Amino acid sequence: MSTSKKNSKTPRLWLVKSEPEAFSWQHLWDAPSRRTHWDGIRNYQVRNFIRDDIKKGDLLLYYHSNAKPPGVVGYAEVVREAYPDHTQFDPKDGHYDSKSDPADPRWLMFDLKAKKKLRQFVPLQDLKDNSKLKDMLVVQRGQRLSIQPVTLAEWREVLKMGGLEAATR
DNA sequence: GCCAACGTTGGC
DNA sequence: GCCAACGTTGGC
Repeated sequence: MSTSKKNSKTPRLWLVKSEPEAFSWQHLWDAPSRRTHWDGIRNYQVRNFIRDDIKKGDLLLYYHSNAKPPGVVGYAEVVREAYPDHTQFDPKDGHYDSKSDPADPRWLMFDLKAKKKLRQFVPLQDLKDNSKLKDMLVVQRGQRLSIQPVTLAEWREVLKMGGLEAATR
C-alpha cells in the first residue's frame, strides 16, 4: 500500500473521520494554533498509512462520523509526521496496549492543523448522491477506515460542494 | 437502539 | 493456518 518512495514532494490527500462528541472540528479550531495530535489509531492499515504515506503538507478532509448527519466539515494540514502514540503506554488510557514494546512502539500518531472550514457542510448523503464520487471510499458500504486516501478529483469535487475554490494548497 | 460489515483473537 | 466468536465502527 505504501507509495512513499515516489511522489514524496506531492502533497497527498486524505479524509479523516472524527466523532464530533470525541473531537469535533470546532474543538480543533479552538485548540492552540488550531492544532492537535491525531492519537488513538489502533488499526494496522491506518497505522501503515501514518507510517508510510502521510507526510507533512498533506491535506485532510475533516469528516464527522457518528454525527447527525455525518459529513465533511472542513480541511486540515499535516504539520508533523509519524511519531509514537504515547497513549499506548498509559494503562489508564482507553487506548492502552499492553503488548506494545516501548523500544518498538506499535502505534503512531501525527499532528494536524485546521486550515479552512467549508462554507457549507457537505453531508454524506450528498456525497452518495454525486455520481462523480461513486468510487470515493467514504461512500462505500462497510468502509470503516478512519483515515482514507482521497483522489485529486474527489478532493476538488468535495471542496466545490462545500463552496470553496478547488485549490489544493 | 439495531445491525451489517469488518478486524482481531485465540483454540485447535 | 483455519475459522468461530467476539468487539468495534458507524450509518440508519
